[in-house]
Amino acid sequence: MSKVATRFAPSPTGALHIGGVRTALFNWLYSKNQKGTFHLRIEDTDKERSKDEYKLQIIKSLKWIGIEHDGDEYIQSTKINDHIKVANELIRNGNAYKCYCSNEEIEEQKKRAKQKKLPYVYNRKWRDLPESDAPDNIKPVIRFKSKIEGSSTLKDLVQGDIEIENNTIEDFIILRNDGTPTYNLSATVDDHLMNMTHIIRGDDHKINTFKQMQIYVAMKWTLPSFAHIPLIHTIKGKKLSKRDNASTLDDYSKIGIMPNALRNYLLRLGWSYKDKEIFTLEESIEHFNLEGIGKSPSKLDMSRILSMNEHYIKTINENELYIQLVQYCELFKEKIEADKEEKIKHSLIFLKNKAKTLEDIYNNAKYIVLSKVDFDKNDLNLIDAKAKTIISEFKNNIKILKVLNKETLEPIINNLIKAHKTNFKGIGQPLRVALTGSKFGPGIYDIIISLGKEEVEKRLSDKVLA
RNA sequence: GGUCCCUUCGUCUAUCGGUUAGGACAGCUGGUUUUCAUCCUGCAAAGGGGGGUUCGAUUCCCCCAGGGACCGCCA
Repeated sequence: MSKVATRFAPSPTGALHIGGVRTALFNWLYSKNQKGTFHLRIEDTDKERSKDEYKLQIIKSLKWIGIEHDGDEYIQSTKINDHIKVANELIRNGNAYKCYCSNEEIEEQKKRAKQKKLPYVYNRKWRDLPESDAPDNIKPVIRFKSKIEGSSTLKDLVQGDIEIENNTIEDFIILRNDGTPTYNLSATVDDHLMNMTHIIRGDDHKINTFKQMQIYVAMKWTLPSFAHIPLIHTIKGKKLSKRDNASTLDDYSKIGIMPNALRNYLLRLGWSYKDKEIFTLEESIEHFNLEGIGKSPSKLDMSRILSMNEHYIKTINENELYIQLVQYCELFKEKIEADKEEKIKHSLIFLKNKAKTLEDIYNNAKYIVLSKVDFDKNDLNLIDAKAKTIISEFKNNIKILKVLNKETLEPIINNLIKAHKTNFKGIGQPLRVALTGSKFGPGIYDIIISLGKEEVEKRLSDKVLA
């Protein structure tokens, strides 16, 4: 048996969709599991909507999540002549024909079908009409001569055998009247030219597969294996579309979801391996198989994505996490200056305990990242006269400390609690606000220690004087 | 409407005829705790309905219901 080759074939007409990412992931994992190759084909034949920037963005997104294709990307538009050749060959061998129906004629048929509440199927008018009957004012389209009798079976690797009556497949157009090929022709010819052994794609392509299988047969090409994976649905149970929010990769990366977490989530969405939930990239390659793909569509669940991300935040090492944070902040927040690296890296150990996303980490680390703290007016009001006294006393008390750590700070705080007949909150809250500008955030000891003595004194002075 | 697909806790899923139907996320308890969290206990939560086959069905078959996809000279 030949080496497994799979492909992902997006059209560059928009940002990469999370459903597409999962399809790409499954294709990639399957090929890697089988020690085969994975290819990227850009289906850019829709000239109106295809954009180069989208192509670049697709490649970048795939790379972001850990998928890299083998070889160069295959650009469909450069192969149009091959597609046309096949169309002509199909006419020659009697498997396709020119259809001279006018637009009006087709529209009329569609309208009539609609009125009778019947499905529209092209009436195969020109299937057997001689070329001599052709009107000279109409440019023909080329239609594939679909089988009318009997039925066809698709041996789907995920869904099992699917049988369909041949007469439900119409004589679909393979060449438009401007001479350009349509999707079903192009995709089939390309898959053949690229020597694809496994076509793994969304459920929504099932009907196309029946059309494409007929082209393979008509051209006497070897049929690849097909696997149709269930679609991802929105929480409302509908097919996910680009119009839904939180549907593109960017939607996730911008809120600080890490690639590995999303990859892991997507892997487990519609696929399972026993009770295992967490898969490193290597493990996912090792265990991935087509048998583990479920048959029913699955709903996107944000809370799971978040908790997966949280898991990765908590378990990857601080250096790795810091790298991710820096990249994230540079892209979506403030750039982290190099001189902040030490402070932030050391703080990660407590920052990550309260974060589900990189954005959470950023928010909780803002007091370190930004040199100047923004104060909310309501929070500022918390620093009243009494608070100022406390802050000022605290500041005086730490002056004599050589090192700031929990052991040295705790007695000071405890004394203040006693002196002011208050509780920990009574001391901690004003200090927290003065130091970070927020009522919420890391533990007060963590804040003080991470900021360092000099910075603490500076920030406290500002508040007392204010 | 036609064709095809799907159906286990709210969600993702395990089970490949015999289980107290398991896990994870979310939810809710209780505990630890300096805010918010984290962490640790525990609880609750599922086989759409009806027929078969079988000693025994979530598991196999059929019917129904519900949901979904497709039905472009888009890909």
